[in-house]
Amino acid sequence: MQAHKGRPREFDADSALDKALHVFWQRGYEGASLSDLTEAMGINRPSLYAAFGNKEELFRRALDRYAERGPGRALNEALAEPTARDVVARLLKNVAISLTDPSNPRGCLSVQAALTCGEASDAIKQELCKRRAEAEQKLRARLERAIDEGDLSFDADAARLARFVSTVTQGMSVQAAGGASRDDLLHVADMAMRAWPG
Amino acid sequence: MQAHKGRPREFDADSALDKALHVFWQRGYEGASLSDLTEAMGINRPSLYAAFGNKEELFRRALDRYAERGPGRALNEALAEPTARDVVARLLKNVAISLTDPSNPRGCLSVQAALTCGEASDAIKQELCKRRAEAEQKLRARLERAIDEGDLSFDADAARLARFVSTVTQGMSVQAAGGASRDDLLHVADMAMRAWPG
DNA sequence: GAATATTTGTATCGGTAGGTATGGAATTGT
DNA sequence: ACAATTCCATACCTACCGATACAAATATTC
Repeated sequence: MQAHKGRPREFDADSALDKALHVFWQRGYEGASLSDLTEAMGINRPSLYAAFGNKEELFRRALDRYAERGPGRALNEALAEPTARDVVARLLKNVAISLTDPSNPRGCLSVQAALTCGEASDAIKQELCKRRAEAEQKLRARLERAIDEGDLSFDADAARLARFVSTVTQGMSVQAAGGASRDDLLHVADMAMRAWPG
Repeated sequence: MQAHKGRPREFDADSALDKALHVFWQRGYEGASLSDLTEAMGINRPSLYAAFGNKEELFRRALDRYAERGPGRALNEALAEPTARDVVARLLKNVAISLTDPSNPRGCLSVQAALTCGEASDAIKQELCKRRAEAEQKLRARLERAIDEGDLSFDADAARLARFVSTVTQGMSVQAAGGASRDDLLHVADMAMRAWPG
């Protein structure tokens, strides 16, 4: 039985989620009120709760969606590059571009949404923190692999390199939120690459 | 006439402001509620309003105080170094240290307090954005002076260098908020210096 | 001591936050 | 047609937001 029984919902959950993502991206977790969200999603409050649970679950869904698109995807694309240097150069370039995508809010959701917050949202803050750490960890693992493969100098420190690159991308997010242009960020990416070993 | 008439206030405004700064630093502008603030400051609500105007003015006062201490001071100290390279190395090192000062909340107030926010706090967001830009501008001016003095290569781009350094410090703030240690950040600072020209 | 000025604590303001109860509307299976 | 099920819309809930009215308390000035 494919068709659900009962009255079918009149909105598309995925596109509503995209709208919610956009609001969270722009306003942050606490800064996005339910009124902001429902208005942007074109649905009313009970529909939101029926479809997504509550604000926190909605945000987590939006966060998952974010990871598959835009800046989130930038990392996975970059990890596929053949050499460590290419991985990092591609990552920095991708991030610079996606953080300044004119069709999205500036900056990175996982950096902007809840760097600080009220006590009630501490769980979200932790979640974002964890996701940033996971991204860094992925990069680190890739660099360690590069060392094993002889593609990156044997005495390079993968953890420190990953942290440095991660730091630059997070700084770029703050810059983007402050109005830095795409060119500005691409120059930052170039500059960061000059620190690359070898 | 030195002594005021009327009942004297029973708290020290400066130390109350320090407490408020601490709360804003930890929770951000919107995340810090009046209840959080008054409790930490040890005063009640009307006293706060009488002494500081309102939440926004209190925050601006706290921000001014922040600029004179801790991470804010890190920049001014660094600008006094004799060469461009020393300025930047000192800046990055100072920032790494002050962002991980165990007696303060992690990270930089001007980065954390309102990267995103509800519509009502847009003015604060802009203010913080402006202050970050001013800090970068100060560094840029210092680097331009270094070029004039022949201390920095003639074909170096002061604006891009300043933006890069600024980006790294802002990224370090995000890292600090995420729990990075002082050593971690010092290594990031070292790594960033490898991008330095010459 | 009386008048004046200011701070303090309590109690409250209107507004909005996130979250729901309820009842009618729309579709399913029988 | 009818019961069952699900969705939508209005209206509302409690809690808390930033901000104040008010009167008791404490100081100075006359």
